[in-house]
Amino acid sequence: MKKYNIPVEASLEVIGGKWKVVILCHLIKSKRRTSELKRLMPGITQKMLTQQLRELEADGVINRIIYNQVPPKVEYELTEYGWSLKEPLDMLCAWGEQHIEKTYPDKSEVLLEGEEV
Amino acid sequence: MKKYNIPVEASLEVIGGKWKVVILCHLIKSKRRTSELKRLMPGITQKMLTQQLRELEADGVINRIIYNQVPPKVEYELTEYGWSLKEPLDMLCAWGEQHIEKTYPDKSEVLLEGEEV
DNA sequence: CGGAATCCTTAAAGATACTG
DNA sequence: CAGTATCTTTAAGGATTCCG
Repeated sequence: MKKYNIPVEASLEVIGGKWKVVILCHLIKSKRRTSELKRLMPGITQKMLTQQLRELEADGVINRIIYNQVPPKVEYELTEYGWSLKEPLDMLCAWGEQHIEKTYPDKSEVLLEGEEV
Repeated sequence: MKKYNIPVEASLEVIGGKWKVVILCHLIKSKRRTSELKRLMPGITQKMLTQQLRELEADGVINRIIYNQVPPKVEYELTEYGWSLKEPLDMLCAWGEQHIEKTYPDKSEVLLEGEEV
């Protein structure tokens, strides 16, 4: 018998991992292969990436697409069910953008994706 | 210089803790005192509760209201800024409800807040 | 009642090496 | 390129005790 003290716990079981929200946000923008995800998340290790991807797959929110070729090629994409997370995640991303602006009104104190020094 | 590879990382800094989303969802519904939060989250320890509350306070999303009386009374509520998290969190809660229904179509396999055996 | 402080246990995460 | 397997390290979290 599974027990939830509050329904949002069920959401956290799926997207609560340290990197899962980030991975899903990337996959909202585009289907990605493993090496691309690694490049987009410089802080993650190979091991963690694989682990989080497996769990997301097990929860039915992403698909793993294997191309039988050498060298290997694997792509990850949201499942139809995974796309139901788009709205919550988009709102969270938007909040993050606003939070950065609020926390660092001086843009010289923060570095965003793709920016260089 | 703070660095974000993707803006949603800023959101996770604030709500990424293990219990933070749950705490915030409770505070969306109502201002709560410490003992109430502990009752609402049977799995959390005193230490973790205090810790997560302190961090949320430091991030400016909740207020700590101290009543100078014996025995002590402390209440927590969302700050004005904290209320800006309502929309993302509400969507996440709604997703969790749907996810529970999808995962346990047989309602006898799941126990929700307030339900008894 | 709310919380600080302590000690202690593990589970998460990092590093490294190896394989198809 | 993508992934597995180990081993090590670290930090998160739990249990307990004491205090205003």
